[in-house]
Formats: sequence, structure tokens, C-alpha cells
Amino acid sequence: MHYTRDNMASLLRSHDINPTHQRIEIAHALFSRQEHLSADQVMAIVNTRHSETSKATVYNTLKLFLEKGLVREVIVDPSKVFFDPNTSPHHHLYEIDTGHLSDIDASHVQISGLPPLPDGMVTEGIDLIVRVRRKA
Amino acid sequence: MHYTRDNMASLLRSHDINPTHQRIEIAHALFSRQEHLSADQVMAIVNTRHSETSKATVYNTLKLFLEKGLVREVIVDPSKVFFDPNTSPHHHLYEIDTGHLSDIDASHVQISGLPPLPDGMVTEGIDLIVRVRRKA
DNA sequence: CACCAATCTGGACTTTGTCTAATATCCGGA
DNA sequence: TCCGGATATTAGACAAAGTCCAGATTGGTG
Ligand SMILES: [Mn+2]
Ligand SMILES: [Mn+2]
Ligand SMILES: [Zn+2]
Ligand SMILES: [Zn+2]
Repeated sequence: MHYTRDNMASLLRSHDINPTHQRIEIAHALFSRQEHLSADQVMAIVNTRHSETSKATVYNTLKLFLEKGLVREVIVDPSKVFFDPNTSPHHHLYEIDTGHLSDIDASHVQISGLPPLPDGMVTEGIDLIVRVRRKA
Repeated sequence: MHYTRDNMASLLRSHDINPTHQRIEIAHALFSRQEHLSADQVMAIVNTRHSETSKATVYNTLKLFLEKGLVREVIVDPSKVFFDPNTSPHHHLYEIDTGHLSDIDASHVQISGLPPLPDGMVTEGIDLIVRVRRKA
């Protein structure tokens, strides 16, 4: 399955999102790269060559994708949020020096011994972030 | 051991920090409460009654505390950083609705199966965040 | 074509955080 | 005590990420 714009349209429809030109471009930026991108980076990618999509639309669209479960949010840098086209459960490795964020497959990682949740609470997600730095 | 201002001064000295009036007040805000506070919250606490400490000093001081290992940074909310007076290894529970952040004791939690680090990299820390929401 | 709802847009605005140049404080030596 | 330099604090300008809104576009449908 390639990440053509047509396939992006189907993907959007399957998540109950009306596939407009801008939404298709933004989805294509994320899914064709399979990388963690900030709103700023998405903006830059989508607007290479000629400017097509406004800042407001980029933010609105990413928020929409989030609500519809098409992407996931990764909060590891205090100065910007990353959007992640990989919504399967997985963890993250963050290289502090470079700002590069990569996936850690969850299938072999095991987390045990977490205390029971407070009453009336339900888990929205468990984020495990390994912060690394180049050895001195 | 109470969190008197005198004890704060000793604590600062023991971390190689020159204990000034402002630094003592900021340390006192964090340690007497033993809570996770944002820079904004620290600012508000320290400046109740009469204004004493500037925004620049609050940020400078929190960064200094961080460098000297007196506090830890917790990144869970895309809109602000929390500072944590508890530097022992522990995890966090984040209530998305309220923004409230609490500690999870690390002693019973076990994380296994993490892949080996990329070459030349060293772990700076492992953050485990359980995001919860009030049940619908 | 005319209409309506959904979408997109520029730009003003807010918030968190940084930077800088001027001032204040502290401390050791003469 | 007075001086001089180092350290610390400050106000306010600035920057970057993100939000908001009122007006313009778009894309069907009758
Ligand atoms: Mn294009
Ligand atoms: Mn006071
Ligand atoms: Zn990921
Ligand atoms: Zn904590």
C-alpha cells in the first residue's frame, strides 16, 4: 500500500474526515514520511514551492486528525508538540541534542507493577519516553 | 526536617547554589509544598502580598536549580513545563481534565525489554507518564 | 444559476519563555 | 570604612507556538 493522495483520501474518509485538498496534503506529509512532525514542519512541507495552506488550517487539521484518532500527539519537547502517524501502541526515544524522535516497538517492552488507578479514572494512554544524549 | 527558609539555604549550599533571598523563596515554594509547579505558579506564590521577584529571575532560578540537580523537569502538558522537587526516580500520573500531576512510586514499577541504546548514546532519564481522564 | 454548509484564510492576539543592558548586591582586600 | 569586581536581579523588548475570529472560498444540490 503506497501513500498516494488517493489513498490518503480513502484513509481520511475511513476516519470520518471530509477529504479536502489541504487535509490530503497534510495527511500525505505525515504518512508518506512515517515520521514525527511538528506543526511547523508540516506547514513547511505542505507549503514548499508555492504557499497553499494557512497556519490556521494546519493547526485546525492536526487537531481534527487527533480527535478522529488518525494521528497521535507526542509531548517530549517543551517548545513544540510532535504529531505521530503511528497510532499503534509504542514508545519513544528522544535524542535531546538533536531533537530527533524515534519509535520503540512496544511488543517486547513490559511495564509491570503500576498502582491501581484512582477511582472513576480511566487510562487514556501510557507514554514511555527514553531521553538520551550523545556520550560526552 | 521542616522546610524552613534556613534549611532552604543549607539545601541550596549543598547543591553549590549561592542562597540569595529570591532563590530561597523559590526553593521554599517548591519544597514546602512538595508539588509539581509551573514557572507561572512559582511566580504567583513567590509574589503574593508584595511583588519581590521578577519573571526573569524565576526562569533563571528554575533553570539553575535544574542544572544543579535540585529539581527535575516534567513535560506532560504542551503548554507549560512543571518543576518537581522530588528528584528520586519516580513516575507520573497526569489527570488530563484538571491538569493535576501526581507521583507514582518507582519502587514497585518494573520496565523490561527496552532495546539497547544506539551507539555512543547514554540515557539521561526514562519518563513514564500515565495519562488518565475522568470516566465518562 | 442561487443557495447553504463546510472549510479556509490573514492577521490580530495570547501565552510561555528568552534576551539584554542597566542596576543592585555582595564580598574580600587596602 | 571604602573600593572594585564579580554575581545576581530587574524591566521590558522580543520570539515562537498556538488560538481565535470575521470574512472569503469552495463544493455540492435544487
Ligand atoms: Mn501542491
Ligand atoms: Mn517575602
Ligand atoms: Zn511514534
Ligand atoms: Zn514528580
